[in-house]
Amino acid sequence: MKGDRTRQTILERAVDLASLEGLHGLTIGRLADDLGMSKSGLFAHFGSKEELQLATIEAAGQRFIEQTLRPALQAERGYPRLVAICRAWLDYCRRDVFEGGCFFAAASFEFDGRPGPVREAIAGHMKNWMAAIEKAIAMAQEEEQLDPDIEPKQLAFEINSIFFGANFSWQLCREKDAIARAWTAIEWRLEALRITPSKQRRRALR
Amino acid sequence: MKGDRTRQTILERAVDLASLEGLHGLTIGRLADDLGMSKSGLFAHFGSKEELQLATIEAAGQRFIEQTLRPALQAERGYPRLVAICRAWLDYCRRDVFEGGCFFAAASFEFDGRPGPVREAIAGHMKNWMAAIEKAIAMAQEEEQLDPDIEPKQLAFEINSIFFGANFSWQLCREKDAIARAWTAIEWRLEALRITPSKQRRRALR
DNA sequence: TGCTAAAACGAACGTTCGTGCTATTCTTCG
DNA sequence: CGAAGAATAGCACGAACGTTCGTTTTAGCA
Repeated sequence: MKGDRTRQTILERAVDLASLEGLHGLTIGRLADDLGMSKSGLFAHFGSKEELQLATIEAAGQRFIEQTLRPALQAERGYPRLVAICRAWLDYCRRDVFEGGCFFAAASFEFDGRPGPVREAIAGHMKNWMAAIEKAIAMAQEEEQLDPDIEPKQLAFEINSIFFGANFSWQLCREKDAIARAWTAIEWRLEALRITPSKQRRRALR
Repeated sequence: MKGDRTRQTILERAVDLASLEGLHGLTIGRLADDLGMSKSGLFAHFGSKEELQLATIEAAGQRFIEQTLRPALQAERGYPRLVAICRAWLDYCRRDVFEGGCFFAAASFEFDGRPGPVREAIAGHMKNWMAAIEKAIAMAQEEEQLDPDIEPKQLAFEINSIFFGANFSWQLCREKDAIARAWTAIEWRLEALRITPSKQRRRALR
């Protein structure tokens, strides 16, 4: 009972700390100090550093889904939902949902060269995220609101790339217009692929 | 004399190790073992870990410029050079010039949340790199080979984003077609902005 | 209220970290 | 060839790392 609450508190802090210092830079002693508890007491909740890392990744995934993906999925399916996902991500970036910038962007680039379960966990979350974007794209195509010739995987790749670029520009370069630039890029791309009712009529007339 | 050679040898290995384990994960003991020399002997070349990190960043910058930027700058100024830079970067990614993927992408995401000279050094290199792309874009506009309405900073942001996306897809997801996807994205974008001789004629006639 | 199990603690383990010293081995050049 | 100086090794340090252990505190229920 009590343990679960503590565990959650630990992970909430762990997620932010890891977004700042990296999952490898995340240290049990530092984390315990931060929370005003003993190293051993904290450690007992996880049993190993790797377990702590994996649990931290899960917690980060939950926060991301709750604060970004789930709200965006409320939008009407098709083009609006695709746009909502993009807007939601950029807003998630701007709001600094994780203290040190996007947790998964940082983790992806940190662990892309280290084999093991941690790497696989991160890759799994990113795969799910990319799949969510692809699905939104495919739905927009089904609804005939988006050019059917564009491969969902290709467009998802491009959108996700812009997200990385935005995080970079925002976090490292501290550029005030990072999010605006990213939105401009995405809007141009999506608008060019969009099938508006008038275009649809024109298509039908051919 | 001898020291300089040794120092160079150390840094060559340090750069690859850091691209795998991160600049923080790069450890003096591990690096010394890898090179078959003593910790203290290696340490004497730098005086502190931070100096080692800064020197490693410089060495990485040199390798990147020599193997990627400089060859691309041989291309004819204007649109061809811009394309050459993009192709060169994607090839640099594919060839795994750094053992663990793009050193600067990894370093950017690792240090975007940690203040200090290391962070500033990385940011400086990235700033130069972005400036190089922007300059190539501006030149292509001067030569009237690229839409003058696009802001160089905006297009450079988009291109650089695709680079991050390519590195992610290549290194973490191990997708065989990562580079092809990135090239597709860049080519579409650039071709759409390109001013071909026939378009130029049409423009002149207006 | 008193008992029991869960939770947290404090101290210590062995290891590795970065960083100093001092000695020894190599380079280099007169 | 031999001396001066640079380069490297050896050893030790304090701190921090992840981890283990036995003890103490706390929470939940009879």
